[in-house]
Amino acid sequence: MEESSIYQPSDVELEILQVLWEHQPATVRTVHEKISEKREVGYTTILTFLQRMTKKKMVKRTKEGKTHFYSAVPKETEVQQTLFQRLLKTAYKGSAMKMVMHALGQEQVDAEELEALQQWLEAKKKEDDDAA
Amino acid sequence: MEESSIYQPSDVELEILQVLWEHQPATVRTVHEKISEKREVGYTTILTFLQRMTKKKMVKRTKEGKTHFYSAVPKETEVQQTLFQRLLKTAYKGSAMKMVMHALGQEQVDAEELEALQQWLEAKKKEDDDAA
DNA sequence: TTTTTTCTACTACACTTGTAGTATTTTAAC
DNA sequence: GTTAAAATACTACAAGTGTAGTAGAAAAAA
Repeated sequence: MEESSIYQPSDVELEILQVLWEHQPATVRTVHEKISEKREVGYTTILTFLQRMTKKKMVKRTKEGKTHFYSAVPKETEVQQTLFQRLLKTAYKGSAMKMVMHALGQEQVDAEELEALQQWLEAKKKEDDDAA
Repeated sequence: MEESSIYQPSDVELEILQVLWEHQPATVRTVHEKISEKREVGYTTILTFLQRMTKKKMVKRTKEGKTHFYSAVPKETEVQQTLFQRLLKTAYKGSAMKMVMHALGQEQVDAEELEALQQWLEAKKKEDDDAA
């Protein structure tokens, strides 16, 4: 809204970006195939999206010889950041901790991961202390 | 999509729900005033949304005497859960830890909060151990 | 080089979102 | 009770999203 390059991909757009991030320059076909593994969708649907996204400068198209290749313009972390911030601000009124608690409350987080997190926290604490 | 009551409010819808969660049964006027504190928006815009949301069963309308009151149908945690899951799945490919790391990487998280989190983790670990 | 297959471009369309005006209907003020 | 103010219903509309068909261009197969 305010600045210039803030990427707020929609669901399908994100799906596509995800494929691109993993298979950097990809053809429509590749993207379509990848997405088809998860759900049914028409080839032209993906094509249309890639075209729209190109217009929006969300992906870049390059013609290597005969074939057209597409690649994501924003980096994955960039988009994560944007979407994350958005959720944080809207659903958790800006409290990262609330969100963390929520995340840790998930079933999927196992002991090992918790352990890793503790380690990480220790490290961060030291780091912060040193910086201060 | 699949089941029935899965609330995926849009931006403005969420804005409205947020107000409702804080001022349970509220009139259009109240909601409008609250939102107007943050940004400019027409009264009828809010009215329209509340009407649409009523149709979608996202809010419930009750006529108390002369005035119409609206209240949120889903609970705040429910919606947070939905949106959280969504982001988790799409942007972080399901890894809650990745997301936590991201959250903790934010500037807004201060030492005190980190401390609290460590405490919380300790507690959770014990709790999990006992359960096992 | 025809024919067949594959791509790309163009077009379409219904639904949602965000915004709000206008016309009524209610309610409150005189 | 008539008038002014407020609330609600109804209508509109542009932009964005998700989906895809079709026609025409390009490349591969025969």
